[in-house]
Amino acid sequence: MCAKRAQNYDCPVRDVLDRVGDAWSVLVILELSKGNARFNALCRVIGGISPRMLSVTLRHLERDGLVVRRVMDVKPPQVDYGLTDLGHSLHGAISALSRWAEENQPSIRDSRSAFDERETAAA
Amino acid sequence: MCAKRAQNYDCPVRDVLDRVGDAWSVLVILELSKGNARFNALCRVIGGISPRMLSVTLRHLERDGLVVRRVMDVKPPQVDYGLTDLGHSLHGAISALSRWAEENQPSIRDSRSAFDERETAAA
DNA sequence: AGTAAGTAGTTACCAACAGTAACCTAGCTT
DNA sequence: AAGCTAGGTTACTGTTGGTAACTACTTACT
Repeated sequence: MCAKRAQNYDCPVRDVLDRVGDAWSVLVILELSKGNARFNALCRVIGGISPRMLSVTLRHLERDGLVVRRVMDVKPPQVDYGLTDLGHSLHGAISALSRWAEENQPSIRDSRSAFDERETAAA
Repeated sequence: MCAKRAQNYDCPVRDVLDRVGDAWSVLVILELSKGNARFNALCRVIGGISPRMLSVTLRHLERDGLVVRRVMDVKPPQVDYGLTDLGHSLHGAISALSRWAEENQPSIRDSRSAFDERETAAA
């Protein structure tokens, strides 16, 4: 989050958008909504995320109270991540948006290619 | 949008999140949902946005078919921006998320300060 | 006539952060 | 003792989000 945004408003929507706007956060939430998982399991199932980004993303989500991190007291210590109630309720809101996205993706795609053609034609 | 995201998936959610995740886009959509407006009017009413950012944001939204740009044929040429039907329907989805944000902001705030205290205590 | 202010942006530039690659400690396995 | 897994951290880089300053044209004021 840039300094400007931080100082400007205490708009609640921004707080949420800062999380939701991050694609990794969304993918992690979607993945965890299916059930708890461990670090490397998430790393494998979410294509293309690096350990660092997963680490950073999880810590953000944990800070916002959307995800809980539980260190299991087993011999090679395992770490289990899961959604909180808040996380689950956000998942509901996200999936509504995600439905909108799926329904309207064709329109957006069409607009984009039409727009890009006009641009390249003009140039 | 980074190269990685672009190449990774054609996930429809990402298309939408790239727009929705941008706070300026959301503010512009919220503003235009109240009615059409012109460039400098938007610039004034949206606190802290620079002409460049407004220009960039509007062009993105136009490209995605969420906003229409109409050049009025009057003496000092004016440009009028407004939401398309698609834009209005996205506004619906956004305001659902925005309601969630408002309802749950206290929880998020609490989590954050609790988390930050734990961190600073640990350090 | 000159100048200030409004129209709708564009250009040049910079700093921050998203992201990658490489490394680390520890325990179990072969 | 080499090599696997676990769960990360550190050091570095490149893109991009963002600001400040400028353009070009009109109208209004004095």
